Amino acid sequence: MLDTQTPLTRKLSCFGGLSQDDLALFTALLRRKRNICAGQALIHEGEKTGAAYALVQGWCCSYKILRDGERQIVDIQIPGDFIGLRSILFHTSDHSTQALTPIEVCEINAPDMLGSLARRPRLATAVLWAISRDEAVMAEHLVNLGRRSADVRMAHFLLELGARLQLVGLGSKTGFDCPLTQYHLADALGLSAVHVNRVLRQLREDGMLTFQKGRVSFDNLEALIELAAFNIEYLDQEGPLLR
Amino acid sequence: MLDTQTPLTRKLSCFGGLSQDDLALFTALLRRKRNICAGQALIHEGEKTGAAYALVQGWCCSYKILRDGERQIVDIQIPGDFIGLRSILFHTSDHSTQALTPIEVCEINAPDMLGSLARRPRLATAVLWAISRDEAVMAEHLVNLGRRSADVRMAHFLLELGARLQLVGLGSKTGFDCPLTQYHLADALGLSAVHVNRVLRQLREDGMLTFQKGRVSFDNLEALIELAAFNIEYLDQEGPLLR
DNA sequence: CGGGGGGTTGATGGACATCAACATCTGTGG
DNA sequence: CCACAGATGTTGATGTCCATCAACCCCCCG
Repeated sequence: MLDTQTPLTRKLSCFGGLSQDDLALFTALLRRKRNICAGQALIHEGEKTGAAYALVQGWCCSYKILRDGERQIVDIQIPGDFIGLRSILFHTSDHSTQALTPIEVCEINAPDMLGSLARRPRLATAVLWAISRDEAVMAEHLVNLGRRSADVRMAHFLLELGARLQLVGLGSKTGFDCPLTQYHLADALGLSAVHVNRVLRQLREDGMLTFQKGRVSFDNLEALIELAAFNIEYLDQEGPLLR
Repeated sequence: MLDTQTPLTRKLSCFGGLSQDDLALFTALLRRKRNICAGQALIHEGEKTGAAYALVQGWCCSYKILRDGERQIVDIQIPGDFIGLRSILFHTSDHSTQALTPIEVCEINAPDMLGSLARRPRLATAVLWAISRDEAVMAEHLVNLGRRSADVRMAHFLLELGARLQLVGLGSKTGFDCPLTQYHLADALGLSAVHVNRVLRQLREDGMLTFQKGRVSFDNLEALIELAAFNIEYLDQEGPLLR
C-alpha cells in the first residue's frame, strides 16, 4: 500500500479490484481543493448547480429543513465520503449540506467524472459500490427512525458511525472523536435535544457508552452491540468482493 | 413515441437523451421474465446471490425485520422500478423483497448490465439517474419518519406514491388503485395499524382523501398538498435534463 | 463582564402504542 | 347452502414514550 492513501481511496480499495491506474485516474479527477470553515453551507436545498464533492478532511452533514423550521439530518459525511453525488444528475438539489468542522473538499466535475467512469469499468463499479453503500446506510437509518426506541436508536447510530470511522482509520473499538453536539444527534435521530441528553445519561449510567467533550467512548462494546442488535453486514466492509 | 413503451423505458425517457439504440440495448438486457405470486418472497435479507430485477407489472415492497419481529418497509416498488439494484455489488442483500400482488419481473444479469453501461454512456447516466432518484425518495421517506406527525406522514406518503404512479401511467390527480393494506401502511410509516386506521378516518372525515377497497381517492388534492407541504421536486420528473 | 452556545434536570402534556373486543369480508370445505 | 377460519378493518380504554416548557448550569470568548 502506498502511504499516499487518502480516506477515499482507502474506502474504494475496500471494494477491491482497482489498479494503480484506476486510482491515479480517479485522484486526477479531484484536482480543485476547497477549504470551508465550520458552520459554512456547501450546498443549498433547491439550488440548481448540481455540485458534488469528495470530503477529504473533517465532518459535514446533509439535511432538510421543514416548513415549521424542524430539521432532519439525512446523512453524516466523514472523510472519504461523497457529498451531493446524487444531485449531479438532478434539476435541483434535494438537500442542504453544511460543514460541522473546518473541512477540506475536492470538487467533482460531473462530465469529467462520467467520462472517466466510461473509460474505466472497474472504477465505475467501485463508485457504484460506494453509492450503493450510502444507500444501504440510509436504509438502515430509516429502520432506526421507524422502529427503534430512542436508546437503541442512539446506540445503533453511534456504533455505525464508529464502524465507518474505523474503516478510514479514524476510530477504534474503544471509541472515536466526535464533533457532533446533542442538537445534531437530535436532528439526526428525530428526537428532541432534551431527550437525547437523557438517553445519553442513561447509557452512561448503564456503563454502555460515554459521550463527552467531543469524544464517544464505547465502555461496553459487547453490550452495546447486543442492545442495538447491530449487524455490521450492511456496511459491506468485510474485504474485497472482486479479486 | 413507440407504443411498445414499458413503464421502465418510460421512466428512463423522462430523464431524457436516450436514443432508440440505447433503449433497445437496455431492453435486450431484460430477457428472462419471471412471474411471481402475491405474497411470495423475491429476495431474502442476508442471502448472497445478489440478484436484481426490473419490475414490469404489479407491486412489491422491500423491508427489514427486526429482532423483536417488528417490520420496517424501506421502499415500495411499482412498475418501472428496479428491485435490489444496490445489492448486486454487495456481499449480502441488506433487505428482503416480497410481492404484494402477482408480479412480473425481469432478471438483471449484473455483468451484462455493467458491460452495457460501459458501452453506452448515455444509458449509464440514465441508470445512475434512476438510482439517484430512488435514493432521493428514501431521503424524503427518512424525513417523513423523523419529523412529521402521523397524519402529515400519511398524506405525504400517498401523494408521493400517486406522483410516482402517474409518471408510469397508473394514476391521476384524482387517485390510484392501491393494493396496500393498513398493515403495510403501518410498516412503511413506522406506525401501528390501529393508528393508521384512525389517521385514515380523520383524513376521510376532513374531506382530504379516501382509502377504501384498494383505491386511494384524493378528495381535496390542494388541501392535501398544503397539509403535507408536498414539494414534488425531489422526484425530479419534470422533464428531461439532457436534451 | 456580559452574552451565547452547549449541556442538564424537573414538571407537565400529548401523540401514539398497546390491549381488547367486535365487525366485515373472503374463500373453503362440508 | 351453511359453517367456519383467517385476514382485514374499526373502535374504545388505558398506558407510555417522548416533546415541550422552563429553569439553571458551565464554559468560552469578545
